[in-house]
Amino acid sequence: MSVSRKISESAVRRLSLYLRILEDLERKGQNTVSSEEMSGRSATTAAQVRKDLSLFGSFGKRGLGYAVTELSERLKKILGLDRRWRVALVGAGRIGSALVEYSGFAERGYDVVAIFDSDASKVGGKWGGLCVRDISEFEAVSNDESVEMVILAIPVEAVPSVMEHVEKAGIRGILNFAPTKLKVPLGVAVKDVNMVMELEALSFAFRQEDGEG
Amino acid sequence: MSVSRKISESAVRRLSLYLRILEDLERKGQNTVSSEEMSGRSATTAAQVRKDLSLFGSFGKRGLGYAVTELSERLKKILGLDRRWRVALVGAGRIGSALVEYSGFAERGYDVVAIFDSDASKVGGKWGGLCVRDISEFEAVSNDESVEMVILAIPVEAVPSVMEHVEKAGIRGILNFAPTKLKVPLGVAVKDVNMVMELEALSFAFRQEDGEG
DNA sequence: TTAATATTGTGAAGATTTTCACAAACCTAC
DNA sequence: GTAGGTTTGTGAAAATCTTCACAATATTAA
Repeated sequence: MSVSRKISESAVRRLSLYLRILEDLERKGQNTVSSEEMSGRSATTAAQVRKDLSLFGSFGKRGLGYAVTELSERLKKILGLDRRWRVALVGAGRIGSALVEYSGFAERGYDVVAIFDSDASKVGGKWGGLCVRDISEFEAVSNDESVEMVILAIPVEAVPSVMEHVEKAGIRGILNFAPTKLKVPLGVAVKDVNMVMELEALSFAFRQEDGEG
Repeated sequence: MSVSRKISESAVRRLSLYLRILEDLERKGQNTVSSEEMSGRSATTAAQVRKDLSLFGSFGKRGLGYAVTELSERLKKILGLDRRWRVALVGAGRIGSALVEYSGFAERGYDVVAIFDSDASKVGGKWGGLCVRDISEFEAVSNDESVEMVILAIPVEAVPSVMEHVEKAGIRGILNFAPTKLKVPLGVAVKDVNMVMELEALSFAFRQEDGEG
């Protein structure tokens, strides 16, 4: 039951995907699902699905499959979605705007409870009920608001100074949109979202197919 | 020289990162760099850097390291960044807006040359010099404009109908922001960008540390 | 020219991840 | 309750990815 094993990055990614599939099945009223069907809807094999799930216990019934709702609940718990998380957005620019307005975060239990920027013309502005604060207030505000994670939507130049605040405040999870590798203390988890990198992977794939000029 | 080997997803991702590092060094006027230094600036080992690069040839000089500018040019070519790419945006919503305004794409050679939506209230609007077209025009317009890749920034419900157009137009690269696994014909490359999944990976990491409740 | 030092490129070893394959467990029907 | 059909859970095999370690090659200094 207890999970001391190291779970790979890609396995966690697949768990997220499984959860999405299960929620879809739930909406459609399906009660049980086989690893075979799950694999058809993701991009894996049935064996992979079973291996992934077995990392956390035995959730299925042989001969029958998995109970959709039960498995969905289990995955939510595993992924930390059985509670709400308090998130701060740093960077009140275009990307930040899109993120705050994006309902997907709140649906999954991630509440944006504070917004920061260093641009004086933005500080004080209202963003969907929240007031944009100056980044210098980060430690105080994030403490008051019990912020647990940070979304970094700032330019590369701003990273060092912002990271100082983030570190001092003891934040342990960062979703990083800045196109640079963050240097963080041990125990701080970072996930990078980099759209340009994804496009580069696409054009790389093209090159490979075309027999690269 | 010719690359028939299969290059792993993660290797390509690292190449993108190396390129970013090299460009930074170039700006700073540094002429050569060792695999050791590169590894310090990414999150890998020197051996990994060398292995990755050796997949494409021998770019370095023993005892000296790599010529920054030369390696940078090589990587650009490998990643398909020695030319410009014509990209269409489908979905003129929040995310689409952030993407179009984002200068990073153009800087890297990705030009948004057409924007589509199915919402009549959006069609006809001007977006940074481009006119939002109805999705039904996709095949015609993307043909006229020689669109090569598509950025999908649409809700899950809209995916099937949009994908029909995209397939018929013969598009071979898709950057997908919709939180669902696309079903595409062989030869079409898809990269998923899913911010909720990244946050889930973060809260999963928290759970692991806390000894999961 | 030779010695000392640095750093690549790469087989081989080691580690991790994925796939295979099958016993164990469950359901249904009779 | 037994036979027949499914599907899980999981060791073991296969495949893939990363790290190690060192010969080969280059530079510099004397």
